[in-house]
Amino acid sequence: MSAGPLVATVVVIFAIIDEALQVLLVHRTGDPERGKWALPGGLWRGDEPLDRTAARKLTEETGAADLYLEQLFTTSDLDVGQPGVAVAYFALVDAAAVRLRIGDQWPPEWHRVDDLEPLAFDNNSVIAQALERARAKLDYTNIAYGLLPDEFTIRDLQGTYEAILGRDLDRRNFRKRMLSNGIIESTETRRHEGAHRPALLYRFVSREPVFL
Amino acid sequence: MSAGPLVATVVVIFAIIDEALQVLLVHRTGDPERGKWALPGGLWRGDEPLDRTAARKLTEETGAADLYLEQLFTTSDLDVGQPGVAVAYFALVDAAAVRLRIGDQWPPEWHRVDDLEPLAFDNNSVIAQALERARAKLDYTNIAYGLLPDEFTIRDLQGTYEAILGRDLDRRNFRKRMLSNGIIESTETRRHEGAHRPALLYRFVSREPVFL
DNA sequence: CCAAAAGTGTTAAAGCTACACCCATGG
DNA sequence: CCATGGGTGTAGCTTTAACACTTTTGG
Repeated sequence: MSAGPLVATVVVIFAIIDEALQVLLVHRTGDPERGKWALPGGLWRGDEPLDRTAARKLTEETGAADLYLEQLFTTSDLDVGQPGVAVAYFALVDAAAVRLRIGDQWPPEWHRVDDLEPLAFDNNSVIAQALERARAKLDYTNIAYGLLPDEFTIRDLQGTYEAILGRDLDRRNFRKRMLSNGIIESTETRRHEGAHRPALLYRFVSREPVFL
Repeated sequence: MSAGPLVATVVVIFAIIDEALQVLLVHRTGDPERGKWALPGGLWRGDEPLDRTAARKLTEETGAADLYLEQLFTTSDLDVGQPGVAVAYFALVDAAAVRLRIGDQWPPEWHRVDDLEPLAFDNNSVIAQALERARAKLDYTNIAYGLLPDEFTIRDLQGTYEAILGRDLDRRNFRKRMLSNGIIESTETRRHEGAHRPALLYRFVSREPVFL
């Protein structure tokens, strides 16, 4: 037992699944709020940088590394009966690259962001803020790279934008914007997928965060 | 002595003085980096919300309350030899309303942001990030209200924008934008100030943060 | 009447939105 | 040949940037 304040990290992990934006939740195994769905997180032990604790948590839950991870904010409203701060992060991962922990008593699960039950603590509001940040950043950064595999069609990319923004976009305008703002480039290959014209595949010019 | 991690707050306090953006610095009174200029801050004791600790620090240093205060980010790079996190904030205050602590051995001082010596820890980078955030928010919020008194001329407002952005703006376009975006409104009074046409005074429609 | 800052409009360029038709493929 | 999604261009509108002269005042 320590006399000092707690420092915890909490991670909002987003992925696109079934064409919808989903967030990864775990069951709380301890009190308070035991048994409720909650964001994954854990105590910071002080033996590594805070960002690495968050990145480690992300990898533990999803098996995926090297994706998009950004700090959101820090709050001292922990509701755990002792002083402490929680540092919230949000991450964007490619669902296809994720391997969830299985076999656990309480495996993590994906939940649609647009239809969330009340979660432990103020986790609903943390997710809302993560979503707001992600929406804003779509407009002026390339962060969507976190949600997509190396190669994708422009339609895949548009679906990703639509899932996050929660509204439909015009196909022609979307394509023009993406091709002119320089965040993606064409591979010269096509993907054949059904009884129709095959789509050109693209990749992100950079898989590091870039501002437009 | 506590065995747990430290939690500290650090505040970047900006004001416009001599038509330049300046930041409030204090002398470090303890090791490490004793005697160097540094951002004001202090330990969080866990008996109040984190934001209130930052707000209190702001008031202690400037005598001013109810201005603009926003959380920036949290880092664990403290360089103090024991584990801990620092939560950085930035604040915008009206220099005319500030009464600095005096009589202290090491009174706080305003320093021009565009000409800073190397400060303690990574404080230069914290200030740079605060400035970047403030610049971005000028474009789509009314946060400039924090830097100005209740009544001001459009020219005062433009000077504030220019000091933060670090570049000159076109007077006619600036005026048009400010009058059309709805963040300020005319008082019907004028300020007479020298051998020239008196300027109309304006006020902010809201002195709470508003997004455009 | 002069110096100094306040106040005011227009034009061109760029960017954004809305919108409809042809293309390539598999079955 | 047909159903399906991929791919393309244009016209109107809004927004932004550039730019110069007249007004009001104090001295």
